[in-house]
Amino acid sequence: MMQELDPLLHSQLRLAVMSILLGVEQADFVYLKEKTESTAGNLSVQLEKLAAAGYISKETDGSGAKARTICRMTDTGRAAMQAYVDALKTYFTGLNQ
Amino acid sequence: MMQELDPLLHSQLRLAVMSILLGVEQADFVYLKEKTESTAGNLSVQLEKLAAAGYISKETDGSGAKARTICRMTDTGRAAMQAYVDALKTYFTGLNQ
DNA sequence: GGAATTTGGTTTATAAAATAAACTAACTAT
DNA sequence: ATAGTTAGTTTATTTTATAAACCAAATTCC
Repeated sequence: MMQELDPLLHSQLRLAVMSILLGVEQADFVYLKEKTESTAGNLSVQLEKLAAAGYISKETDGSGAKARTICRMTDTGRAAMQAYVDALKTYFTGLNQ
Repeated sequence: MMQELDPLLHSQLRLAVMSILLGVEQADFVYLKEKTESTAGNLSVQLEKLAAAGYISKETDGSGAKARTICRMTDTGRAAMQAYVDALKTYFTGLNQ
């Protein structure tokens, strides 16, 4: 049977965020926004979903123009990414991988 | 920069259909429906999108209860899948692949 | 032979997701 | 003090996915 692909990760923007957080210790909102070329609104919503699922942690210091939101991948998130990759691989047998 | 993931392929059901068609010469509607555990309505819509993009060919013989819709992957579709995999891989550096 | 069922779909309506637009709160320079 | 900028959030709109309803032809069962 076809393997289920974690719907939380199977989204262009959320996957991009998770991908970035795989490679760095932490990343702030502005950095993620630039790297993913997303709008602030969309990013805000998707980060909140990832945080709600426990895939990332998200801490905000300050408010207004001084606000800084810092995101980190959690162990849960890393495991979910690994599971997602493993599931994906089953979709591409017979293709150059 | 993050690579764009072909939105037509970045859908659970359409990707599953394409994945199945990678492995077989052809597949009919009922087979795809069973393998993907999708509803007929959803499958009908998504097959139409893949066909409209030229990623699969879709030919229907007969009508009513005797209708048989047969799908095949096109060269365009295969190339799109390859590009999709290549783009995806860039998302997972630092993970067991 | 003619209702009731089944089969293989398509169309239309609804729910969920992504995106954009509008807004808030605080700072900065004029 | 007011105009503009920055870092976000909230709300509204658009797009996408899914489910429900439907249709046409074949089949089953009296």
